[in-house]
Amino acid sequence: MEKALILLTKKLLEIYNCKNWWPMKYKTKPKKWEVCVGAILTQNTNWRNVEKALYNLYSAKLLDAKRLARVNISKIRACIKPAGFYIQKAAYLRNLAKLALSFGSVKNFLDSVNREDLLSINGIGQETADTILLYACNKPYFVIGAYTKRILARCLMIKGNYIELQNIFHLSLPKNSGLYKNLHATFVEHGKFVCKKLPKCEECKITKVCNHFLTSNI
DNA sequence: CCCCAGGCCGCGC
DNA sequence: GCGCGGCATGGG
Repeated sequence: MEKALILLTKKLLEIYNCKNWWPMKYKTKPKKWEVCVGAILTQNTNWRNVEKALYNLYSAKLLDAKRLARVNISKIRACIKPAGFYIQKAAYLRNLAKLALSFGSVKNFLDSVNREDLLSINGIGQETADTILLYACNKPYFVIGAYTKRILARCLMIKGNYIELQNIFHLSLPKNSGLYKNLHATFVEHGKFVCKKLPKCEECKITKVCNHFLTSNI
């Protein structure tokens, strides 16, 4: 089972070029705070809509933990409206900002926050927590998303809960955050453009390692 | 008109 | 522990 995963991994990394995949336009200080905010805004939401919300936050000088923690919540809501679910996400951003400041500074937060801390606040589940740990804190937590689940189920016939799927990656691959970022991004790209809900197998370049293709094409 | 998007929470079972 | 409905905007 791990061998099949490694083959799939190699294929994806060979086909997609996903270095520096997480977009960071505004480069707030400290760096990577923008990633934490984006990780919440993108929950079940198209990245295009997230970009609009990030731009609005930046323009309002709200891409900043202290201000997010103290400004009237209606201002946050107005900025992030394009990203959808804006009432609950505004509260989530507030919770994130307060958590970050509880470390004394955002820099300390990025350096020493752990998974449990992140999961303890309302608005951060396992995927968002791992996204922050991986892309903002640079720690080797592999992110499992809807695309990852779908591709694993189709190609490798593997199903499981979040931790089970994550463990497969953690046990099969070297614990390297660079590799995890790159690989997670390839799953997103492949799931978004090729292995969609209705898969485009005729455009797929990894059919050789895909159980779905090999068994449906008899 | 429909469906979907880089999930999470709160609830019932 | 798992499944479900609600949350909301913008693009195809």
